[in-house]
Amino acid sequence: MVAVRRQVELLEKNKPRQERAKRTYEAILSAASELLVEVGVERISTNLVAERAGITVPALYRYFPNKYAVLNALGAGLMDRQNAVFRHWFEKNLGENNLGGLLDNIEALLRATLDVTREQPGGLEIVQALRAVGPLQEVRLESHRLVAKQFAAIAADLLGREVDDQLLSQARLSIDMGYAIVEMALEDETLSTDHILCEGSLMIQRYWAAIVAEQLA
Amino acid sequence: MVAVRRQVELLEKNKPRQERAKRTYEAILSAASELLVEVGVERISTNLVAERAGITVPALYRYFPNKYAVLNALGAGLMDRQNAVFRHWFEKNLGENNLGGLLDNIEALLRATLDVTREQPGGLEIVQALRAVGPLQEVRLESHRLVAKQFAAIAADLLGREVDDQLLSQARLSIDMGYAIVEMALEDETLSTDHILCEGSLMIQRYWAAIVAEQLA
DNA sequence: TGTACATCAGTGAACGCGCGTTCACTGATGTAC
DNA sequence: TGTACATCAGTGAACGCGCGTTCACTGATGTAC
Repeated sequence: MVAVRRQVELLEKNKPRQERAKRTYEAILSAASELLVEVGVERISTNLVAERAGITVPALYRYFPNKYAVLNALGAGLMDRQNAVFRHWFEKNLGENNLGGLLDNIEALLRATLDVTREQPGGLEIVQALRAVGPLQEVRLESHRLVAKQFAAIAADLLGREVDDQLLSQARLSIDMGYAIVEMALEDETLSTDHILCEGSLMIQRYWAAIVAEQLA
Repeated sequence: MVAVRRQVELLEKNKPRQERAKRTYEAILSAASELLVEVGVERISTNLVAERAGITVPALYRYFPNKYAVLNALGAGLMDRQNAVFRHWFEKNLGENNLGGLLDNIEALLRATLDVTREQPGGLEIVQALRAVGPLQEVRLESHRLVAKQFAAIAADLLGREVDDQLLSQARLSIDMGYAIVEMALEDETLSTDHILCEGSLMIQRYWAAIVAEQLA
């Protein structure tokens, strides 16, 4: 009873080489992100995107085989930027020889992740599309797995132990909860972003405080 | 720059009255949940649903004004069942005069929520559709707000304080993290469900342990 | 510096198809007497 | 218990439209000499 989703080509076709082409390419991505906000994943189409980008449909097909490839490019870009936020945060807050520097600054990480998602037009809608659209799900999962692996490696190092399944689960859970907190803040406009980020980071912090305490005992 | 999504009618039209009609109605929901898994939200259509349900399209239109209403019915049903899991868990684990009974059994709650979501065909896909499809987003948010409110009221009572914004945020965060943990376990098949639920419940538990400790101090 | 030419970029027109939606209709069910 | 009738449930056929996709083509850009 495994879901058999139609295999979909996600890779781009021709890369834009000339200046004009690069502008067209960017116009496509930009139009797609606007339309994701305006009409939603379930209504977006290559026709709509091309029209909004100010080009004809065959021009879009020059670069992308279908709409999933467009969403894939949009999603991969956002995931890359979120991953970069993580890397930057690691480098900035590591330094000392314990996890404290990281754990004390989780709120800053969540804030930076939220900011980078907000900066990208349709950022939240892109993440939601990555979740909901079958052929794109691996994009987000791969990104989370990667970041979790990095975090687990650093945690293992600082705790003086090996990376095992448990530590990996704990790291992955923390990463996913971090993203869930950010998405929650973006999804529900009735919530105070500051409160959610503050309390959310506390939750992750306390979780790791106990893990550290156990390790030292 | 607020997203202006087209207003969509989500309410059902005629309620089924006769036996035959009830079977048709159920067949529509059942077909929709199957197709949600097979083709995804972005491909599902009233034509497809009617065909799968073994009826003609106008028969579907007798009960639902459009596909969003079908998804809405599916989503509302699942949210109701998830809410019921919560209520049942509250009643079962309350009893004593402190939060301990609840906090010690978070894993059971997560497990029950996961089970009820798995039981519903296309359960995960429904939740993801509720997230990604604009006109349906309030369905999920309302459900989370409701459960958070109930939890906050009970927590306030047991902590001997009033329900304020902070407690509401904390409750809501916990509820959303609970669902996020369940979704995470369902989304990534490479993860061990048991580990994720166990560690996830620990995270929420430790978070509340500190809140309780602060209150007592 | 000029120009001929190769490659890159984008267009216009066309296609068949599935979509959402509506209509006047037939058939099934339940009930009043 | 039988039947006439009102209401409920579902059908067949049709519509205009936007979708994805492809084609042979024109126009723009860059570069070799």
